[in-house]
Amino acid sequence: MAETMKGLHRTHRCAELGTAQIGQTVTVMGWVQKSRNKGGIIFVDLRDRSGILQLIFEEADCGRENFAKAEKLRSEFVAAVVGKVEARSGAVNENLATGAIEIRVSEVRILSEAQTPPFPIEAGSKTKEELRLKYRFLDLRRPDIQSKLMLRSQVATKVRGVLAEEGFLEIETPILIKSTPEGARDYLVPSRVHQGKFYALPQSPQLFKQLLMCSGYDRYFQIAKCFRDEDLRADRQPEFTQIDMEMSFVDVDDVIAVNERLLQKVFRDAIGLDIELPIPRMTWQEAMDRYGSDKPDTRFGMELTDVSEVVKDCGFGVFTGALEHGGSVRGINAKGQGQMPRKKIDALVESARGFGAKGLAYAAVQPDGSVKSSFAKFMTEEQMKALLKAMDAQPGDLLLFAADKNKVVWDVLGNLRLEIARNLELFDRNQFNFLWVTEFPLLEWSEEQARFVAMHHPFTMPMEEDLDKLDSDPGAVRAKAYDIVLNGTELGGGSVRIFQADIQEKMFEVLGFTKEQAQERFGFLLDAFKYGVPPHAGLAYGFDRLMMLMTGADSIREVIAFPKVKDASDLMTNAPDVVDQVQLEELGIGITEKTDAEI
RNA sequence: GGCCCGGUGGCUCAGCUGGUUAGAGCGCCGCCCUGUCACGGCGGAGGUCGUGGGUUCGAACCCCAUCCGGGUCGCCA
Repeated sequence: MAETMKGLHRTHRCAELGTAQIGQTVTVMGWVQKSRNKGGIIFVDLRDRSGILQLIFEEADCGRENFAKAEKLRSEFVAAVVGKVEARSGAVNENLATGAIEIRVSEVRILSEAQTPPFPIEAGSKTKEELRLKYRFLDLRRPDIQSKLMLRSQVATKVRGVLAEEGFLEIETPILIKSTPEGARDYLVPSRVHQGKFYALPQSPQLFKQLLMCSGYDRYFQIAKCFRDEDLRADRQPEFTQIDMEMSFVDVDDVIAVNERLLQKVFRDAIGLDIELPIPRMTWQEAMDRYGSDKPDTRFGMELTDVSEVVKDCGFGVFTGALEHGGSVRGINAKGQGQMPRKKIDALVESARGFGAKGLAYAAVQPDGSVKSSFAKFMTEEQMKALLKAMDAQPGDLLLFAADKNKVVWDVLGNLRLEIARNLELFDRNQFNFLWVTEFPLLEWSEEQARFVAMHHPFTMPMEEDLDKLDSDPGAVRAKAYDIVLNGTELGGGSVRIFQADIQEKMFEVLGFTKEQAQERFGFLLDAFKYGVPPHAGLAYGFDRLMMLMTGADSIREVIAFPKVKDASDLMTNAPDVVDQVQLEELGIGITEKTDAEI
């Protein structure tokens, strides 16, 4: 029978007690982690979010009734105890923060009994994620998850503090908004009042924060929920949180400066990491050329080398063919991997195919200097020698080459570089390498849509020196866009926005929008721009990713209290789910059952 | 949507080339134990091997389909 806590007030959390409180009578409440019944003496580990505290029950201290209750305590029972803090007369437990003390209990109340949980409630549990997520309310009791969510709260608080000091205002923007189908798929919400019409959930507060700049709020931030109806990944959830900001009367360097101060203070406060400022910067072009990625992990080398010039006259058709079609030939040097077994090399070739390569050429330099290579027979000895020299190859090295369009070559080698580094553990998990990647291309050609699409979004400002290329060579225009990258993960990104009506019009034109389409979708923003708009720029962080990196988690699900699984459903609540016919009728929505043939 | 990995008592796993009654550790239940803290001792319960079909004298194991979870490519302005 559950008892009440009437008359009791918790005085401390479990792990808030220490030798300083010895002699005090305290009241603690929490969950039973474990009970060790020795017969005439019972030890109980009591747990709350602060940690674990040992309780000691002896009939001489608490009386028969309380002792009988103590015998009944099982894992995850919720109990309240009153007792005196004592130094342990037995051995000190070095593994426990409260290991030097214990509570000699004088009164215990069982506030709630508990079934045996389906998996152990303990740090470092190896339980399958499927089960953990079904019982997420139990999983969230585990100390490792609790410490991550507590750190997350601490970081959010720190961010608010720092940005407030920097003159930012926290302003909320709506969740029910107009759908703007440029970019990711929107989650749609039907309107009851306007049947047949839909709200969208925001993919980001982008347009609203720009409007706030138009309205004079100068510096805005928000810790904002965002929604994207796309497939999930370890670092992607359908709903996620951004630390979103926008500033007026600033350019690239101003945004970067504020954010470097923010990152420095937050990382110092949260995990005691000192970020050396300024954070290094790299242009997008350099990042692609050196790392094959716009979010390079700079904790290790194995950089790409462009060998197009070296192989342009060789007899290997794959290389020369790629060059003839305007592509390039590049390679990476996996130092000391020349003896990699054929099976592993084949696995790399297979990975390369997965990243879009038609194949992968390799050359393994043997310890004696001879070369085992998939393409040696197409080359003269001199050509091979020149290639090895260009790659700075030493005996024992493994060279991997991709030949294709630049985009494919970068993609393949950039990803192989990461794969090899992961396999060989070439980087230190405790190292934090921050990097600004700047001067992104403004536009990207979409084969699918046969038009240019915005790489960032349609409101991104082109670099002034490239403005004249908007007509002549749109693909070569660089943008005032920047990403903050940490250890190969895009932590956040932003841009200087267009604030001139004529450039914005030109941008829509290049993107293939008619005036009418632009007005229909973004009219409210274009209208706002007619009434006095300040130059403005902003940035948004993926808060979940930030916390994933800070806590060393493998997935953002570990830093989100109630995450969704791969198919975007929630194993605990079973959302999404069917709804009553009545609800559908109110919304004017009919569901068409697909026939088997259609599926 | 494609590809890859996984699903065996409550949990984590083992289970060989298809061959008696599917095992282990932890947990759970009962009894004992006054200094335990990975407590200990004795005893016990607990399994449609994800699901359906097939091959076979015989399937946890092989084949087909399917469900669930994870990773990844596509996708993610």
